[in-house]
Amino acid sequence: MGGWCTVSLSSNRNKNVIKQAAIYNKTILKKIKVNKGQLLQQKGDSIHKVFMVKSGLLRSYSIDKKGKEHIFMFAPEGWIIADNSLPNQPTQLFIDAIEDSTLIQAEKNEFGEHDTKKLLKRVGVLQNRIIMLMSTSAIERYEHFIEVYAEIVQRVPQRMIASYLGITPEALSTVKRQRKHKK
Amino acid sequence: MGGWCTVSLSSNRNKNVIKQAAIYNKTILKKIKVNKGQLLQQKGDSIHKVFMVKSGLLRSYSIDKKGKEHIFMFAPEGWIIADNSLPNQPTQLFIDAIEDSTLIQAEKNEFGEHDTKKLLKRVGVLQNRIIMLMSTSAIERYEHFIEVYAEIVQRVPQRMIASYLGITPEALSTVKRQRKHKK
DNA sequence: CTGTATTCTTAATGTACATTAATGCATCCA
DNA sequence: TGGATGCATTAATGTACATTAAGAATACAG
Repeated sequence: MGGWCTVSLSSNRNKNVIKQAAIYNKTILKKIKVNKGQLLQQKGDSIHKVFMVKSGLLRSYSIDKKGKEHIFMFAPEGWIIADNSLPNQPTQLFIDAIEDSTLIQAEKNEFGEHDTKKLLKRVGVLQNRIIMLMSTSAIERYEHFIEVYAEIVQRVPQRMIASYLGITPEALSTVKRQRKHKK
Repeated sequence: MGGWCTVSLSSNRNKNVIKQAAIYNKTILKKIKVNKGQLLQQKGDSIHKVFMVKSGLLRSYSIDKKGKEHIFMFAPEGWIIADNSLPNQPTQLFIDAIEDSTLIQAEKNEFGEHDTKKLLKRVGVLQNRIIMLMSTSAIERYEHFIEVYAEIVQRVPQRMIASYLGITPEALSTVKRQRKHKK
């Protein structure tokens, strides 16, 4: 089964604060603290990092050829976030911190032995997202989002919610106004 | 490691032709033949079936509240197709055969021990799909599709390609016309 | 083969959402 | 403290794609 083996390290090139490093089943894990706005991974990085959020809030997003951001997912406490591009491809996503956060970072997706269960859940979430994007309107996606991710709604700026929903902040404003008038 | 144990069965309620059944790592596998157009799974089914395509072509799709189909994925030879909704939810997808096909059916996602690798690939494919849906135009999605799924393009009607891309057949026609004129 | 149904295409019109632009608000920090 | 900066909202206009409708091509059953 393997176990934990703490190791002390002094620095890394990302200027993150390393509190502790450990080896667990051949995977190097680092506990790091990041500030709001700090970038953790860039599109094109060859190393596929994986972050487990202990506290705070991260997001992953792509940037299209017009320079526009599209949020792929949010990761609050307890979530794992990573760019799961296909192995032969370079990473496509950026990952950064929306709030000051503490994380555990690995270099591969090997957080213990719950992989399969967690991966299945992730596949389910992504399937849902695709179905929503293809078959529902902006207003329906918004209602679904505030219902399922109520906690996150309070913590991120409107423009990021819009970006996650696949619409502009302006369109989100009108969606919200319509909802208010309906009630 | 486990092994194969063939068992003969006589019928099932879906009128599929069962050629062989086997027990592999506690999962019951059935080899079945289906005809073009045959439905294999309906939205709302409580049993989450998994199909491994030996020959032919399957698709999974959702139907929105207006009755419109949205193709979630195609599965040609060698692919595994299933509704991976979250465990607590009922299935959301329909699965049917686009061509006469032979399949191996399981009742859970346990095709041997390569789960993790295959799941990661699936997560990668879905991630890609979401990024495409959010940040590219219909024409770009079409170009990507015919490049990556060249083999499938030849085998499915246009309206299904449109459905996969998230547009109408009419819009796909104009996309194709624009491409022709550009060259 | 022949009629019927289904699919594909083209064109006219409609609509959801994007873009642009202007205004009010909050945050920041020199 | 006050000006700069970024964010949310509103309104006017633009555009990608949907809808509707009709005709042409293809598949399909009797």
